[in-house]
Amino acid sequence: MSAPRTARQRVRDELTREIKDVARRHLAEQGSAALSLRAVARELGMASSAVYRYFATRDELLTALIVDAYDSVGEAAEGAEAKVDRGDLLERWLQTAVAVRGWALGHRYEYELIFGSPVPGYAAPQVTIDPAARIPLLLVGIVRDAGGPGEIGSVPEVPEEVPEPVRADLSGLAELLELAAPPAVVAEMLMAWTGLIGCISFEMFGHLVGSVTDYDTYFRYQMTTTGRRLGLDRNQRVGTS
Amino acid sequence: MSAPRTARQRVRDELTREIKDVARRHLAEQGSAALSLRAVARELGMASSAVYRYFATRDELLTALIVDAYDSVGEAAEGAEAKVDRGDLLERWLQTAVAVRGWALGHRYEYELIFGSPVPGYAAPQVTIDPAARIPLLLVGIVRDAGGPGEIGSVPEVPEEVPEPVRADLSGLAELLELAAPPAVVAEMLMAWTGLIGCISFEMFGHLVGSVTDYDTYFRYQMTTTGRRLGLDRNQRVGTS
DNA sequence: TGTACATCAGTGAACGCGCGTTCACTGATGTAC
DNA sequence: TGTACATCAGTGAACGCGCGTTCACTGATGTAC
Repeated sequence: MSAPRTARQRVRDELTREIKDVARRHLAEQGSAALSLRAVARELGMASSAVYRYFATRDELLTALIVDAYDSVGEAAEGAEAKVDRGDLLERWLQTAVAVRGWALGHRYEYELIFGSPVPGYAAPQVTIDPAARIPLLLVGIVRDAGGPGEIGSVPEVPEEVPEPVRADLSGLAELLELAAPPAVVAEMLMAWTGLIGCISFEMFGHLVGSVTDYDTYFRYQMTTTGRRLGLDRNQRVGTS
Repeated sequence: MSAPRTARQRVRDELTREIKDVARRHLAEQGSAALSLRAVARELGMASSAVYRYFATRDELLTALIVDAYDSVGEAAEGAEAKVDRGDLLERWLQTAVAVRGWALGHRYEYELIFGSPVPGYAAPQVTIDPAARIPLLLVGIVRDAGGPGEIGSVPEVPEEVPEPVRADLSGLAELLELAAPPAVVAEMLMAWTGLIGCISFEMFGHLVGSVTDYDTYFRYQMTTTGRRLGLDRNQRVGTS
């Protein structure tokens, strides 16, 4: 039950990884629709039926790739965010965003796999939930560091009440995340996360063609504005609560 | 060259429409990947080769559906926006947003077709550009009505300079749209448009599962906040510039 | 109004392709005594 | 250390499927005189 026991097991793990690697490359070249078990098997020089010893079905292989993609982008973002001075909240957010975009540009079809339209006939299973949360959790961490309980309460421009059902959702979410932030701030956080992916998708899917030419600068500008809106430029962490 | 001349031509137009209708239904049921010329022909009781008299290729049929989808959502949004009192800018924006979301929920795969990941191996041709602009242009119109030249210049919270290359892009865009708004406002507009689609996509693609339960109220709240940010609650149109 | 020819819609068979998945099998690796 | 049996990886053929696109053709609709 501990580390790779038998030699057989080690070979198995390795081949599993090799299959995923080849599949990922095929995905990267032609998109998820074109991903075929047979093609992967062919490239590995094995019978197509042999792949079934490793993945019971095409969907299972897809799921593995999805999980890996989430982990891959999560790791990239975490790595970039960790390099920034803890006290510089705005920069932590900005570097997170930039890392996600960089990853997306370099992994077009993997990005589509997780943030594009869902693969038809495919239902994302439970296993994908945790890895999918890594980036949002990064943002949560930054907002959490923005202040002890109450401190961030004086949020910028939220001129109106949050309507009741949403208030409930967002308070629940804050509680779950152990975040001492009022609903309006949680809403801003969700919108920041939405805007981050929205910006990247708009760029990658061609919805900004004709409007923007310097995507790099444009993205940084929008994300900086977004971070400011969350109050990340004003609040520095001040000791322990 | 004027209206449907010969009887033959009229029949042709009708069948073209029928093919698109059936194709759209297939699309609506199973997504674009599953859309097949043969299946469409089968349902219409004609030989699969006959469809080629109407669309030279599968991609051409897809393009027609994309154009129709853009027009469909554009029309829905324009209709909703037009019903609102011209002076109530925030409500005009909100109703636009709500209409787009309503359309998306009712036309899942058509929405994916235009705002999800691009169909692999398919390059959107020129014809799709104009219909794609209808909704953004609606937003432009609202912002334009927000004030004469300079009036909207005192934009809310934009604490920093817009960096140069982006400034150029956005000024150019403003000029093109005959919009007397500073770059920062144009940027906010783009972000509002991005956030609108981002919100809807997040909901439809399942990225908010576990965080939000009352999507309807959540969406209205976020879009209201977005509209406020653009200053749509403060500025009412005041006569002619 | 009537005939001769051109245009076009629709047919049906065929080409060539690749896919996911199953199944009975061989042969190698691991395990228990 | 050596043998007997169980487990598992991988094979190759097959099932059954549907797809986009082409091509030579028939027959109906339109046009020009």
